[in-house]
Amino acid sequence: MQITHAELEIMNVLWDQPGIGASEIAEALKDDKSWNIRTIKTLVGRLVEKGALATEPDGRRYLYRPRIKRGDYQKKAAKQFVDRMFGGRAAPLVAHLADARGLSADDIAELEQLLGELKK
Amino acid sequence: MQITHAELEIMNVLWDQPGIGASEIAEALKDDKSWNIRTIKTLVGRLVEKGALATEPDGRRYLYRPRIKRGDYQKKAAKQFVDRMFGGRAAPLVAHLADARGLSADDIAELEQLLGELKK
DNA sequence: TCGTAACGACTACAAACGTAATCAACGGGA
DNA sequence: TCCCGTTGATTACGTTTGTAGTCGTTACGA
Repeated sequence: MQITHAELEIMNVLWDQPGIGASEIAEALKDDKSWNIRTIKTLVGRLVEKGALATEPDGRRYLYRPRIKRGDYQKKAAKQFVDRMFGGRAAPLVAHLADARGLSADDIAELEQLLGELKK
Repeated sequence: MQITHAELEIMNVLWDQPGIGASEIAEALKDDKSWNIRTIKTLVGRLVEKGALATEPDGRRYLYRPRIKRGDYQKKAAKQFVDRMFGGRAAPLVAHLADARGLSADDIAELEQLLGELKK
C-alpha cells in the first residue's frame, strides 16, 4: 500500500488528530497547503480505498482515523528509502543529514544516547 | 529536477560507471531488473532531457555520464525525506532504522565515530 | 552486396497523481 | 417553507511514470 506525497499530508494531520472529518482536515492544512476542500476529499477517499484510513459515520458525514500506526509507516518508509538511496547503509545517510545542517547539537546528543542504548 | 525511482536505477549505474552507453547500462542491470533495452533508453532519454545526464558522441551512439554528483543528490534527497517524513528531525529516523535491523554493529560503530567528529 | 542487428528519435499507452468540478441529497437558518 | 451551504459519490482532466513499440538509418558480418 503506497501513500503518495499529497496523501501523506493528510495522514500526518490524522495521526496528530485521529477521528476528525474532512472539513477539520482542511482547517488543519489551510496554512500550509492551499488546497481546495474537494482536493482533500479526493485524497481522503483514495486513502480509504487503499485501506489506510478507517471511517466512522458521524451523522451525515464521516470521521477518519489511520489504520496504520505512524511509527510503523515511518519505519517501513525509512527502510525503503535507505535501500533505494544508500544501498541499505544508514551511516552515509546520517553523514549527509549532518552535512546538510539537518542535525543540531541537540540532535547529536540525542543520537549519542540512542547509540548508547543500541550497543547494549 | 526530480529523479524517479526507475530513473534512479539508471543513475546508480552511471554513478558507478560513468561514460558508458545504453547497452552497457542494460548489461549492468540485467540481473536486478528485467527491463527491455527500450525501457532503459526511454529512461536515459528522460534523464538527458532533465539535465541529469550529459551525452558524449561515440561513433553512432552516445555515452552518458551524470551531471550531478551522487553525494549532492543523496544529500538533497535525504533532507527532503526527513522533512516530509519526520518533520526535519533526524534522530527518529535513525531510531527507526535501528529498530528495523537496518543498523549492524559496524554501522553503530561508524555512526559513533561520525558523531564524534560532528561534536568538534 | 545484402540482410540483420543496433542506434537514436519519436510515438504509445495504461495507471497513478495532483488538483479539482459536478451531482444529488440533506439539514439548518431566514 | 425555501434556499444555501455542506457532505459523500462520481467524474474530469492534464501530467508524470513505468514500460515498451515503431521507424528510419547505419555499420558490420556472411
